Amino acid sequence: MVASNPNPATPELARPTGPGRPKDLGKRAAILDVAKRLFSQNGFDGVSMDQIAAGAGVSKLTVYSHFGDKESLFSAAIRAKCEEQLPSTLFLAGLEGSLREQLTAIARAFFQLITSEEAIAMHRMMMVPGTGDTHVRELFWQAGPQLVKDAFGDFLRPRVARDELRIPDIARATSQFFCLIRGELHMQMLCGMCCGAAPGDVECHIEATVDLFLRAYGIDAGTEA
Amino acid sequence: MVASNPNPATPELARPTGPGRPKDLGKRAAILDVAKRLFSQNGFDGVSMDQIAAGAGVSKLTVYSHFGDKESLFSAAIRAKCEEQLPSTLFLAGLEGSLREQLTAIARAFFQLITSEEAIAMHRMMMVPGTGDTHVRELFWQAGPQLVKDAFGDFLRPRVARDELRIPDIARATSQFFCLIRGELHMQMLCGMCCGAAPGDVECHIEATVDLFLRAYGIDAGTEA
DNA sequence: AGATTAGTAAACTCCCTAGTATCGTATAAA
DNA sequence: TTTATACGATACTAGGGAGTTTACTAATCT
Repeated sequence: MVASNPNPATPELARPTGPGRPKDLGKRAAILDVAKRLFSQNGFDGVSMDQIAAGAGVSKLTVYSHFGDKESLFSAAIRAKCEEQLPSTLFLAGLEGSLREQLTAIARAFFQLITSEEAIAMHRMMMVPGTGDTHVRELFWQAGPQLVKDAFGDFLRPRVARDELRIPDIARATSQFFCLIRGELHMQMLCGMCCGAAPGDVECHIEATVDLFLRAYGIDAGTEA
Repeated sequence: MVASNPNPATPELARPTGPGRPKDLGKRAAILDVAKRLFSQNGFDGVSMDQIAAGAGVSKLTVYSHFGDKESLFSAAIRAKCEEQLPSTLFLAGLEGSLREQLTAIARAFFQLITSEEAIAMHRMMMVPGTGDTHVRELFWQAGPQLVKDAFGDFLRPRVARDELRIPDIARATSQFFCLIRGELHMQMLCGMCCGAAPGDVECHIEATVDLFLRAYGIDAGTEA
């Protein structure tokens, strides 16, 4: 048997210290790194275990010894990507200026995030028909969209309480805001028809989004300074 | 040689009438039908030519004789799916009631369309990283989203002229409207995390979308009857 | 030192898939 | 009827990928 480890995804926890040579965590990290990159670029079916082993400068058996099989490696790669994304507090950083300016800053940051090469690749992987189990997809959703939505809800709530916004259903408004920011471009990029947009167009799109949002939910119907 | 036909995608045009037994167009249709279904369900890599041949009740050689290779068959299947979708005039049918009612009807029809199993499968296929060329994707976009957007623009234009709506940029408003209708649920379905929603939730979502749209672009700020 | 495990390199098994080749038969036009 | 093509069935080639095995080396604990 190759899989001598009953829990290949977390070997460092399964056998903290025993006899024999310990596993090289550096190799494990290298494998995971290559897997993340290759799976992102070419999808599950587009990458072979030999490629991953070669890319990590490691023998194929080592790959199988650290991660049990291809599916597990794929899951681990997704998991790792989810964790590394969203470095920390996303758009709670620069809270300055008017409400409109704050929303614009949030929109800009979010747009930047979702149109990055990595995020697009991530989304695409999630949509491959038969690959992976539902658990991985839910994990992605929790670590990605859901997290952002929760944070934006926390941003909106006090503004509503302070009567700066008139929002009957914050969850729905949050959803609408992010759907608007995504816009067509995101879908086009997912479909591989568009590498990006001119910065001017992006800024225009963001402005229009904030404008629509404030027109609908703002107190003074979007005519404030 | 198998590919005796220089243009396998349109054999009926390449050799309108010649000596010998003519190709059975019924078989061709059967192959295309199965290809459409299987490719939609399992993606490009998830279907083998043998499966398609067996599913169509046809020998594999016949598949290769009608469509040159797998990529060509895939393209033809996408093409056919694009053409069969959007039966005709989509939401120019029931133009009754107030503007709000009309928009609601349009939103409902569009939501129904994009959340159908077929449409989801279609979108998913477009997003597989390495499959197909850019041309197929553009074809899909033209036959799908672009067509709908153009139609909605034609719907909005006279209303703006008649001062029923105040829309500075019709193209942008169209884009926003459809992005809103899509909403989160569409993305979740694409990611395979959701088979559908309760009819009540859908109706609620549609209503909220129209509400937001009219609040932002309506003359009387969405308070009309 | 000796036991135990990790690692390399290479060959190997097993299976699937794209595409071809062959042979016999069916169907049409000329 | 002759000729050219389509179709079925089947075997085949060539290639690739997931795992496995073997034989050997390297590192670590007892």
